[in-house]
Amino acid sequence: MRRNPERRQALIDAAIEVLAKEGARGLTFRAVDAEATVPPGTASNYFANRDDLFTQVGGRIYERLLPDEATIARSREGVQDQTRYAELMHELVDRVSAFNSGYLALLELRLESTRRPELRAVLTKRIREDIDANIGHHAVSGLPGDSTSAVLLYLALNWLIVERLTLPDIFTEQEIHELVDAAVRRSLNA
Amino acid sequence: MRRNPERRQALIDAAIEVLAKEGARGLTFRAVDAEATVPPGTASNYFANRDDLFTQVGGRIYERLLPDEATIARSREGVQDQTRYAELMHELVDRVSAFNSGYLALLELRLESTRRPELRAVLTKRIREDIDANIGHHAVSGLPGDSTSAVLLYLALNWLIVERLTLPDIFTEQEIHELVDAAVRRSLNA
DNA sequence: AACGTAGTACTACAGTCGGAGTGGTGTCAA
DNA sequence: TTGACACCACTCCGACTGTAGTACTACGTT
Repeated sequence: MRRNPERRQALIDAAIEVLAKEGARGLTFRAVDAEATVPPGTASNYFANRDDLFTQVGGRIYERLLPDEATIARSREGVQDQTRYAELMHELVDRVSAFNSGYLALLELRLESTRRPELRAVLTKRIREDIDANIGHHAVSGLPGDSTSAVLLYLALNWLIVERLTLPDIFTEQEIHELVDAAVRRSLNA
Repeated sequence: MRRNPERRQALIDAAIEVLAKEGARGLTFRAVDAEATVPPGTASNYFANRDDLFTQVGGRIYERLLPDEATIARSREGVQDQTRYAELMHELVDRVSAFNSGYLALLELRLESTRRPELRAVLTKRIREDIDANIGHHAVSGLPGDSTSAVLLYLALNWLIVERLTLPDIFTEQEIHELVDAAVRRSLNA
């Protein structure tokens, strides 16, 4: 098991691209090697087996989908009212949609996790943490709404992103924009 | 190209199971043969190639996820108020969750459609029709809310089902029940 | 400065697996 | 008798895993 951390990260990032492009079943050592443009056989040295590869990707991908420090800091600025909330949600949807392959890869991992208990455990932990963090962040932010509104938004926006990324002709960009607004507005009404 | 319609349907239904169990890349002629317990080579006679197989499954799967006549008829009975609406949505979530493999297969197809334009066209058409039918049905039903609430519900409930089917430990059954209620209640508040 | 060593990169290969496609034969009904 | 379909067998092909072996590089030692 090789230990060069940069190389390992590069391989995992390559694996994310492969997942998005080829699907879960297409995530093979060879495909990762090719995507990362390293000699064939390299991935074999960094991951014990395919299961291990899936698990490591599952651990890493979530980090890349989360906002960075700067974005979080920026989100705390200004009046924290409903308009601001909508603004933040637009940013969120755009940020996640922009890392297209990351989100698609995460979907592939979700589906694959129905077949791989270890992966399921990793994803469950990460996502549960993320939801709780969202709720916690929301609680201290001064934004309107309760924890239920945060979860409902999480639900609606996730599927909106799925729709946008997998079947882009279902909703127009305009409709997506309006749906985000409506989702914020209505989820706040207890 | 063989033309026995029962056999073709049986093969497509088998393909749906394969999709759910093995993922999109696992959907091979041989796997379909095995799942349908027909002799190997049979699927080759019914589908020109894999692309054709995907497209035919994409056309059929949606029929199987839609409610049958009896369910639709029943949905029109009684007072069409908010309580009734919530009841219908619980039924919907349970019905779709119950056809577990169908929903997972549809997700696999969505992801696969990012790689297969023909499949994407079929799915886009079907799903657009379904959303419009939902809105139309909602409009004439006398249920409270506008078309936006119907779409928001569609979004939230879809992801709720994804969550339940792919990572069942994220939300408890109790939480899911409450989230459906909350989604109905809040989506109605314009 | 020369040498040795450890860790990593690269290459090659052997073995295995699974699937596509097709053609031939059997069977049944019109 | 003929046509359509079911069943079966076989060949060709491509891809992947896992590993063993070699080359390289950096660093520490003397």
